[in-house]
Amino acid sequence: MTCNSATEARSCKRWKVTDYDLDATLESGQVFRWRRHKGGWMGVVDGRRVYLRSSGGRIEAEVAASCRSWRWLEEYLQLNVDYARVLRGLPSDEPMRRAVDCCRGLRLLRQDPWECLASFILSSTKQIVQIQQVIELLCQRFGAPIGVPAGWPVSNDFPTADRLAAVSEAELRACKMGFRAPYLLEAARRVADGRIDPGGLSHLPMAEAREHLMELPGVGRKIADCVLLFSLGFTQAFPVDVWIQKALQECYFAGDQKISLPRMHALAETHFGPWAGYAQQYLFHYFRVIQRKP
DNA sequence: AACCAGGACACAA
DNA sequence: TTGTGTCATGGT
Repeated sequence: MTCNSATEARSCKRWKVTDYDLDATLESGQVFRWRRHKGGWMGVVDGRRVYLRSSGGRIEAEVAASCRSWRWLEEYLQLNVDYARVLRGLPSDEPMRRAVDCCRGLRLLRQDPWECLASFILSSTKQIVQIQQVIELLCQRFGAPIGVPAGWPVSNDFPTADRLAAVSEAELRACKMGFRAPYLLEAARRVADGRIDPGGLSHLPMAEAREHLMELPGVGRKIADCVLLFSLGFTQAFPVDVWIQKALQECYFAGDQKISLPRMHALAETHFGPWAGYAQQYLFHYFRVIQRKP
């Protein structure tokens, strides 16, 4: 009975890359929908099913669609960034050196603003695995099905704001998101009726874009900074979560009394500079992989 | 079995 | 300005 939208169209593309650690990038807690699949990764980008594999200085993509331009994926993967320049722009203190040394090739993606905003609204005081589960449920129940070739794992697109705006809070809570449900619902409604346009914030000054994001209930400084960094292109945004608090306290204020959030944000500006967001991601991933069981 | 997780918010002192 | 309780859920 299903008139499934399976397609036989496929396209492949290959890029040469240097210092691009796809595993670290997709596992570093900036995105939540990629799954390991046959030696690579399966995900959804711009409404298309995408398979990625990386080895020996190459990234290969296979897409369940026919496409002549690959700009959308190059943009998502940020293949055009001058990575050497990013590394040169980071401070060369000892903790930073260790973090970069540990996670060389870790990159920042450029995600869809609405998906990013919604995802991080759901992220508060949840472990990354739980965030993945909630988002998976959300996509299964409210996302549009995506056409895939036979044999590919099926999936749904991330739900649009319009779709979620028409859903009840109870239905959202059924996706295990708890007290975050009214936050997501209100964000969806405001995006749906145009009171806020997440993507449009990218051409504002960062502080101004942040203020608009923080007008949303459930969006504070940390979540706003995640959206700025992961989807709007503000590389100087510096999300401070519990891990980063520990990292900064240990590495830059060792032995000192508990440092306040404003002081940490001040450090981000004065010490980490225009690529602070990369520094943040390195510290975050470094501390997380270090603290994992031996 | 407690403890805590990529927080935000209202309210206290 | 900084400190506490609350919100929901379940992984480790």
